[in-house]
Amino acid sequence: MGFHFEILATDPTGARLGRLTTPHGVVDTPVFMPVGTAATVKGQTQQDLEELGVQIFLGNTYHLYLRPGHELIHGMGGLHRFMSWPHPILTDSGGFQVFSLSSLRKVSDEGVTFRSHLDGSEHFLTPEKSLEIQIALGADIAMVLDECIEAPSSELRAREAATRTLDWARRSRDYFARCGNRERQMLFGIVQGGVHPALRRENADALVDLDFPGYAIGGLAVGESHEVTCEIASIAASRFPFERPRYLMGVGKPEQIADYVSLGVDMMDCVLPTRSARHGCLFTSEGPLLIRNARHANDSRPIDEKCGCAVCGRYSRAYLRHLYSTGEFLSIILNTHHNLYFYLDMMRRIREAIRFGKLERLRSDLQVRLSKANPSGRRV
RNA sequence: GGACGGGUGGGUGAGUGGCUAAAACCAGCAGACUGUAAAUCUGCCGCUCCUUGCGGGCUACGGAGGUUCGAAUCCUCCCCCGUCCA
Repeated sequence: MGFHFEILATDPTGARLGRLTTPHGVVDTPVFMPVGTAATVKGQTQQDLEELGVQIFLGNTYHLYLRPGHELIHGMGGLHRFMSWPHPILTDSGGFQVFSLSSLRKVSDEGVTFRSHLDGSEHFLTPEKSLEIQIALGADIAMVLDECIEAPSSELRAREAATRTLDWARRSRDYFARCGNRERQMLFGIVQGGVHPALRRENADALVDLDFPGYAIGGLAVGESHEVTCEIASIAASRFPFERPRYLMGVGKPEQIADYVSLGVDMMDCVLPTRSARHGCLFTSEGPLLIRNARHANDSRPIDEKCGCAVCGRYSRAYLRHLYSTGEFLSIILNTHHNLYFYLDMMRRIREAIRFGKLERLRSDLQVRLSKANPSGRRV
C-alpha cells in the first residue's frame, strides 16, 4: 500500500496530529503546504525547501499543462524528477483558475473553456482531462476539478456550482478508477457550497458517499469573513470520515491557521507567505512587518528576534529594507525564506501542542500576539 | 562679440492664453495581498486653514517688469546653461 494516513493524537479542540505516508515520503499533519504553481516555490531552491523542512508543496495542473506541458514533464520522468523534488507533491486541478481567471473562462456541465492568459489560445479542461494531466505529472495527491465561486454568492449560484462540482467528483473518481493507479496517487474530492451551511452539509455528505481517500474543502477564504470561513469549514469537516485526511484549500493568514487546525483540518496551503514576501510583508511573532517602511532604514535588529531562521540569524532589517528598496532579487529570496520558516515553525509548534493537548492555549496565544500592535507600533 | 536652442514641482519631462497646483514616468511615503495572470496592485505625494468639501487661503513654471478680464504659456530687459560662428 503506497498510502497510509494515521491519526497519532487528538486534542480537546478537535485538532488531529497525524502522519500521511506517500510513495515519496511522509507528511506530518497538520501540514502547511507552500504553493509552487509552476513547479517552483518562487524564490527558493528545492534544497532551500528541504532545509526549511517542507514536506510537500503544491503544483498546478493548469499552469504546468500550458507550460511546459504535461507530456513533456511525463517524458522527463514525471514532475518529481523533472524538478528534482523527491518528496511528496500535491497538484491542484485547475479549479481555482475557474475562480481566479473568471474573466478568461466559460463553465459548462461538461467542463471549463479557458482562454490562456499567456497567448489567448483556447483550452477545454474537463474533470477527465485535468486528471489525465495530473496522472501524467505523477503528483502524489491529485485533486478533482471543481468550480470555485466568489463570495458572496447567492444560494442558487452556490448550489449550481456545488452540484456541478459533485458531478465532476463522480466523473473524476470513475476516470481515476479506470486510468489512475491507487498505489502511486491519491485522489481527493472537493466540497463546494459557498457559505450556505445546509448546502455544504448536503454536498459534503454526497461527496463522502463517493468514497475518496481524502477530502478537501474548497471555495472558502474568497471574500467572506474569517468567522464564516470557520463556520463553514467546521460544518464540512464534521461530515468527513474521521480517519481520512482533510484539506482546507487556500488558507490562510498566520493568525488563522491554528483556528483551522482546531476545526479538524489536516492540510492547508496558501500563497500568502511567498507572495507577501515578494511584496515586502514579513511575518513575525508580533504581527506583520512591512520591510520597506522608512522606520526600518537604520534598524540593526533582525526581522524577528524570536525567529530561528537563517535570515534572522544573519541579516538586519536595515539591510533587508535596502534590498527591497533597490529591487534586488536577493530580497525575494531572503524574504520568502523567512516567511516560509515562520509558517513551518508555527506548524511545528501546533503539532507539538496537539500532542500535549494544549492547542487551545497556543491558539489564543497566537491570536493575541499576531494581531496585537505589530513591530512597527501599528495595530494590524 | 554674434546666431540659434533651452531654463517647469525631489529627478526626468509634457504642457504655447482660461478646462493647470500643473500630464506621464521615476524617486519618496503609506496600505493591500488567503487552492499564484501578482518581484503585483492601490492611495498619498507645494504650504496651510477649517464646518474634511469634487471646501477656503497662500505660494509656484530662472529673475524683474509689462500686455490681458485672465499668463508656465504673449512682449521687454536681465541672469544662467548648451551648441555653433567670429
